[in-house]
Amino acid sequence: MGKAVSKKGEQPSVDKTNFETLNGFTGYHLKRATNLMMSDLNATLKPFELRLLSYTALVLIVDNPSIRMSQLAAAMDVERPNMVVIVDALESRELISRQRLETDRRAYALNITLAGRRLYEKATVAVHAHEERLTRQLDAKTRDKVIEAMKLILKIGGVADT
Amino acid sequence: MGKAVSKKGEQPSVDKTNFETLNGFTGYHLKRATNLMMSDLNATLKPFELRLLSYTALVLIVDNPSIRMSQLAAAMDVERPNMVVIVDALESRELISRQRLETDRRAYALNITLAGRRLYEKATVAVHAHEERLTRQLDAKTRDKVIEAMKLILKIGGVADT
DNA sequence: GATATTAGTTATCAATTATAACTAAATATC
DNA sequence: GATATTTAGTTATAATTGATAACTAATATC
Repeated sequence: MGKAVSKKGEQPSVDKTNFETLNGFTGYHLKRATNLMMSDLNATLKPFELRLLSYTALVLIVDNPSIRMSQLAAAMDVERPNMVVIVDALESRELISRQRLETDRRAYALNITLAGRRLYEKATVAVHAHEERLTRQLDAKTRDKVIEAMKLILKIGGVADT
Repeated sequence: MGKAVSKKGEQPSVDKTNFETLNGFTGYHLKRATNLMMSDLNATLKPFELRLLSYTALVLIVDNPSIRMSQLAAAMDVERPNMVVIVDALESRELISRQRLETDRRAYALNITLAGRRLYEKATVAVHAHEERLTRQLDAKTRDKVIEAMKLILKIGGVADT
């Protein structure tokens, strides 16, 4: 009970802010931790001149050789026009290649280049270090429980599993 | 091992996208679940004409009577100029009041109005329902574990507890 | 073979967040 | 106690991010 209130019972809270209601929300904690992790991730990727989205695109292209742009956009939940910008930037750095599909000449097959793979590998080492650094305090079982909880939330929200 | 690849060993992945690398990252799962929760939260708040930030401001003003704008901005991790816009909107709807502090005539004390409190209460019922809906599958112990894990991540990242 | 749909693109717009510069009041310095 | 510095709030604006509309070319549908 009783947060420390001043004599009159209702005075300016110039000192410590009371977060009790927000602290009761799971979403509040999730958002704060996620913000921190995303900010740290972007800092981690900066030396490679990658951002969250460009790195994610690289990863998906490595894991899915010859993926199409539209499939990539869907996988990343990014609008197609915005995907173009990301892919353009990666291609102009010669980290990925675009080749017309012979089976569907509207579409491009995206593939990682040698330089792209090298950058991907270096960046991924850094990302694993970033993950390790920020989740070091969680034992493997807890970490797995957290991931399972996130998957449950997604399932309830009707978002397909990946 | 071996993801299902087609005969030639390296063909378009037009079918199911392979997320195996991303699935190995805790941050990936956190971000996806958080995105879902924030999107659902905004939908939840829409009928009250509130957004994440304006609702959060209401909550903090209720929990911290006579809080100052700058303290609120710091608590919400929002730049002061952007805080002005949020506070202006709440004040113009007469959900909160601004009164000059007699002890520091540069600053305003923000307080909830009667109408503001009524809206806060209705919105908070809806937010609790939203939280319950999305975290229903998590038993209380798991939910608490998740929150503790988020707090640990924040602590490692050097973010102060709330 | 006309019609509709899909992949990718371009241009543009809306929303969100950040920065710079200012006023007025308070505090610190000498 | 005058001067300089800092702080609270504001205004205007810029940078970033994400979304929409309209288009071309190729494919799929009827």
